[in-house]
Amino acid sequence: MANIKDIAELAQVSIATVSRALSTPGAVRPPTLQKIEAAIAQLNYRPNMLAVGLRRRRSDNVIVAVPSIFNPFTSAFVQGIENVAREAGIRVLLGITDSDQALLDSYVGMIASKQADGMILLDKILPTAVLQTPPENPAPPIVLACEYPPGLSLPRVRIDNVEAAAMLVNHLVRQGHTRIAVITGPIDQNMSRDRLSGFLLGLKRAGLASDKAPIVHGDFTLQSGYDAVRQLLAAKAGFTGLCCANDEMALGAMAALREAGIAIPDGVSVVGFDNLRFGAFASPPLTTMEVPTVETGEAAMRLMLDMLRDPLDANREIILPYRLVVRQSSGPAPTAVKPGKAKKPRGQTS
Amino acid sequence: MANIKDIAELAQVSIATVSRALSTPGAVRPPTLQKIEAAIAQLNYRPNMLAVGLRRRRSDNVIVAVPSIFNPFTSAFVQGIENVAREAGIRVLLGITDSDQALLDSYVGMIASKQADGMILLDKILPTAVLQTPPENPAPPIVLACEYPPGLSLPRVRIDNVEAAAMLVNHLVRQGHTRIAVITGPIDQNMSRDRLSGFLLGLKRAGLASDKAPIVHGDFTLQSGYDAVRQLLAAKAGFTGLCCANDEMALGAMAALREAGIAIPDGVSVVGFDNLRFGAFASPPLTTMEVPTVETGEAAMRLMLDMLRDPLDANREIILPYRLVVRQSSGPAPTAVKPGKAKKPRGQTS
DNA sequence: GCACGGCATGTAAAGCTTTACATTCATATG
DNA sequence: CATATGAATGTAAAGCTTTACATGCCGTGC
Repeated sequence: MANIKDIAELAQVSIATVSRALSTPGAVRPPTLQKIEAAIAQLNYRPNMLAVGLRRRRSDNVIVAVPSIFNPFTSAFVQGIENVAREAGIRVLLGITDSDQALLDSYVGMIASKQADGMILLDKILPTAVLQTPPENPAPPIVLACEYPPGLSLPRVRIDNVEAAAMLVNHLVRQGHTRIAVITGPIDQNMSRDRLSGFLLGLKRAGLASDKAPIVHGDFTLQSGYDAVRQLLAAKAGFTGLCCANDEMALGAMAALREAGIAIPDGVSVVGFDNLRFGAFASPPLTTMEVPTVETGEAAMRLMLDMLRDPLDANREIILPYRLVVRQSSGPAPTAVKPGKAKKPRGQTS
Repeated sequence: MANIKDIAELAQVSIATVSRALSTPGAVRPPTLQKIEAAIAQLNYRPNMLAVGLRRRRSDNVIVAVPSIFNPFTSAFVQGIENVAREAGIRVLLGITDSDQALLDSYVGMIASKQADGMILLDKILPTAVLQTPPENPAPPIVLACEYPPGLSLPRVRIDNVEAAAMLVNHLVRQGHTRIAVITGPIDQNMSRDRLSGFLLGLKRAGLASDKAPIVHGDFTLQSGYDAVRQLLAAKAGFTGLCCANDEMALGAMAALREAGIAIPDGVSVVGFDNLRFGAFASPPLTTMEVPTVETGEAAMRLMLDMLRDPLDANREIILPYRLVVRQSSGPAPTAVKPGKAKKPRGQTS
């Protein structure tokens, strides 16, 4: 494989001139430039980026840590990150963590070993290096785009999950629902906790006893949404509205409701969160809260670029807007004509 | 940031010994080793992987090219690739191509510029470098795990899509279906063409006129499955079985059937391909062909490791098994009591 | 005609590691 | 006891590029 020396010899210039021709073409005379370009084309030369990085002290790689590649929610963040990275000439390394501390730490180690310049974290766990860094130290080049534990000074991009969740409850309340059940995400995640808080806040604002609302804990998977509904039905929880902390669980929940013979939305109205693309094609199409996932990724990458340019300047927080998407999975609460619970149609006695 | 020289000074040995302590600890005496380890711990030293790679002439990165990060099908391949890569100490760089030739070529360029040792291709398009390489030249370190154009000597991992698709048709035929419609994937992809061939082969084997089967071309998205069914219904195609080239289109198709008031499977039986996780929670749960996506990724990564070890040895093809998963979206064809088309229940006149 | 400034180019060091080869030292062997 | 052998360690080159500094050249202004 040709190197810069070969080019220099072929073009009969010094390696410094070749290097300049590549990085600052304006600094070399046109005839010289042409000779060099011809030599590069002839030998099919590509600079060795390891040597470039070694010398320049950076890799132009940014590592993105995701818990799982199967999560369409985090995938959308990655797409946004890619969009901006591509423009900036930065490469994205995807690190799958399985939410394993050691694995995440090993990816963070890639920053120290110069394989990456920084990390965008889409995981609920935090690197040991962050947890142990005393607050006064310069923060490692990490941007949070999904989880955002309080009390940490790392730059972050997020939406107001609390208000967004409250808005979903409000949507149901305005349709006359008073018995509203909730399926949460894993409560060890800040995002899940915020969405739960928001659901409860919405209930409280509507004057509904939020401490009596039936709450089941899920883990964001289809299966857990399904299981949660089975649990609610078994407990005869009696509800006409169901708030799910993400769309995937909402789809699982709908499958369970269907199986139990409960009509959607006539028996139970279901709302989700995230506006997953499968939701629009569900039966019936799912009412949900659209969160700007791609835009969040883009903002996170821009924040990263700022941070790499000036580590002190970029200590910021960006909050993006959300949007309610109403589809057919939510509708008016069953009328008072049948004062029973939603499950009445199949004869369940609350 | 500490470098190997700092460690050598602190431990009072030469840098060569430090290097050996890291790469071949057995070659250095225990007391020396301890001194070095203490120094490394004290200075929190991490070898600069750019320098290591520069010297060793490899990066220990493998780039995986995917058309889109939103495709759960390719995501599963990536998971498999990751599994094996992690064990082997290889890092996976995910390159999103949008099936854009220039973008793909730029990722391939990373091999020449030493940022990656090889590529696993999950895309339908091929790098210019591959297309232009004369067959007698040594193949670039690329493994195909999704597309497999004939006449190319690159190592590849695949399933027999033709036979798998034929098996799906056979499943419907054995339930008495004789009017079977097909929704294909994008026909510029080999995989789509193979699945279509397989569907037609299945029809032919059953003695059904495969040239008269209603065929609509989709593009693997939910929306295109939905649109395809609308098209079939508008054309009064009259069918009781529907073979979709992937699950995502099958889910879209089911949404359209539902909207048209056609029962599944009583009116139309639907089968998909890939065993996407959402299929199991669809309404009704989707019959599908399970393809070993994760295992394919794992095999592809192993092939890559072989290839990097010995480029001449690994010119192989691996074919993995598939499995029919029967769920409730497929059932017996409507009986002869109502000799009309599946759409009769809603009064459509074929 | 000379000095100076500025541009284009060259020289060489630096960035950090691995590794072939050299050296040292101790042990085993005759 | 002298020498061969082997293990442990050191020396220095190589891997490829960028860049501070040096050099050479030309044109300009006096």
